[in-house]
Amino acid sequence: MIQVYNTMSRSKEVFKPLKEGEVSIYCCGVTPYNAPHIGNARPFVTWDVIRRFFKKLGYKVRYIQNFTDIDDKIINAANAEGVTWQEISQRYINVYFKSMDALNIRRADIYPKVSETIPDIISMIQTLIDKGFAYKLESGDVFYSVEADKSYGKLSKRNLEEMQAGARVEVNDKKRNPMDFALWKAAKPNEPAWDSPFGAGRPGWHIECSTMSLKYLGEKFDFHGGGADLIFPHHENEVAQSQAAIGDEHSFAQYWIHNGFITIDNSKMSKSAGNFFTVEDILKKYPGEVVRFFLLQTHYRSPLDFSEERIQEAQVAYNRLKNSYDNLNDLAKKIECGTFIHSGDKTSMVMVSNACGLAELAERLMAAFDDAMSDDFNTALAISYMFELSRDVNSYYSDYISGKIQPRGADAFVIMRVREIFMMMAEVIGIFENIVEANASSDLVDKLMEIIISIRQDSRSAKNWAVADKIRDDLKAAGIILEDTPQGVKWKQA
RNA sequence: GGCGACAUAGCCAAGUGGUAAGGCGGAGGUCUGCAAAAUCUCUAUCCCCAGUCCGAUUCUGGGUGUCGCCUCCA
Repeated sequence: MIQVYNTMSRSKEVFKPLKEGEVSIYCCGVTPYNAPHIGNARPFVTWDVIRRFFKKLGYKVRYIQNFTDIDDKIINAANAEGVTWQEISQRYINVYFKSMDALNIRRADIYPKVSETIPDIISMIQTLIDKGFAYKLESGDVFYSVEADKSYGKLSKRNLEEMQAGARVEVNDKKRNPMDFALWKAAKPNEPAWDSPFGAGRPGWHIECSTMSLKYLGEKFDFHGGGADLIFPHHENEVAQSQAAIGDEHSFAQYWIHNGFITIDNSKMSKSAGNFFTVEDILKKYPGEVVRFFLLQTHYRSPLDFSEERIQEAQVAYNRLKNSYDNLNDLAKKIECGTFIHSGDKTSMVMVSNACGLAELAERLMAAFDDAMSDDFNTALAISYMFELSRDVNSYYSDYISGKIQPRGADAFVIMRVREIFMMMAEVIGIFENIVEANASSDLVDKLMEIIISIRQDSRSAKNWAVADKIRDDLKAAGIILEDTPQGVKWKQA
């Protein structure tokens, strides 16, 4: 049973897919007018994990994420640079993909763009006009009428009177109600525009997501989400216009999932406030997987304060898990080499029982991991189980390396299973996927390292510590870490 | 002004009506030529007040504090 916190009901609900064994998701993407910051990345990492988890459970997942590639900010950026809006949007879509790929975010099934969905948008606006939910002004602008919609405000839990008390609304005395929002913006001189029955212009901000989600997922789909700041007005307006157009208050998204903000010094990171770090910049100092891991150590709905210190902590914690990953791989490799085949004696009988304990623990933690993920995608709890498994894996490895354990053939089977479980957890969290590439070393490097280590070993044998330590220190400066273990010298990249 | 969220150890962060996961940091031990890595042990009574209950950190009310939305925003 999977429970999810639904913003619509403000409570956890049991998830029932519309179609057995299938999940449909629409996540609001970005407006590509500049580089995404770490706060922008949070919903995408969140949804990526949710998708991975559903996939692990055997669901067929359909995931749509849009690009709002025509918008005021894009036009402004284009004008400022003297280039076309297409050039701006394409440039930042590229940056978006580069950043998100580095965070191990799997690609969506479809990335619809507003500019490629104009006819559908026009058709939806026409429907809203026909049904009396929208009206056109002489200027050519088309607005959605919030007063025509009795249920307006149900997602953000506000009513029109309360919001008007705030009085921070754009002044436009032509609108019937100050809260009415634009579906179609009449073209201004030198702006990109499309022809429509309402005149030349372009879509307003919210209509595009309604149109694209309905187009690619149908009138009902399971999940819709994004950052909490989208609840109002963006998602509120989406539900309003979508259900009005369809004429069914149960249509559109069934579960609304919103992630909390990333903050800096406890205040919201935002482009307009200028207090942000782009993913690009963070990636210059930290591996994408560490950044991702940092985000997932906190539950998606909780606020998360970003700082250099926090990321460094995440790096250290990540390395611990990474070590277990390496240890398991090392053990698995040795199993293949047949090192584990021993005949039984008193000592190894005890060891076999130790390994069985490890296997039992792993199975238990795998179940706990799934339970944590099933409870509103609690990655923080799920990751804690990885650490518990990690501790016992390292403990076993340590005993093996020091010779305390003389494993028998049966242990090989156990280790394979433990490794499999650890990898399944890692796959849901989305870590240890870029490792192979990052640490791939050529035969040449391996040979060189062998020679260097051999020279250092000679120095050590001769108790020439000065030379031995210099080699180790110099390698460390070059980003290579040497570890002297009872089983020989191990090296790895920092 | 309206609406909402949160308040857990030095720091970060889960969670439960029956005396609190995990991570970072710190202290001590094992291993090591030294280191690194690893491992073991230790490191909280959950903002304040009142109430419900056999029992509350977990429920209710009040207070204080922090943050967010109401304007573009993930």
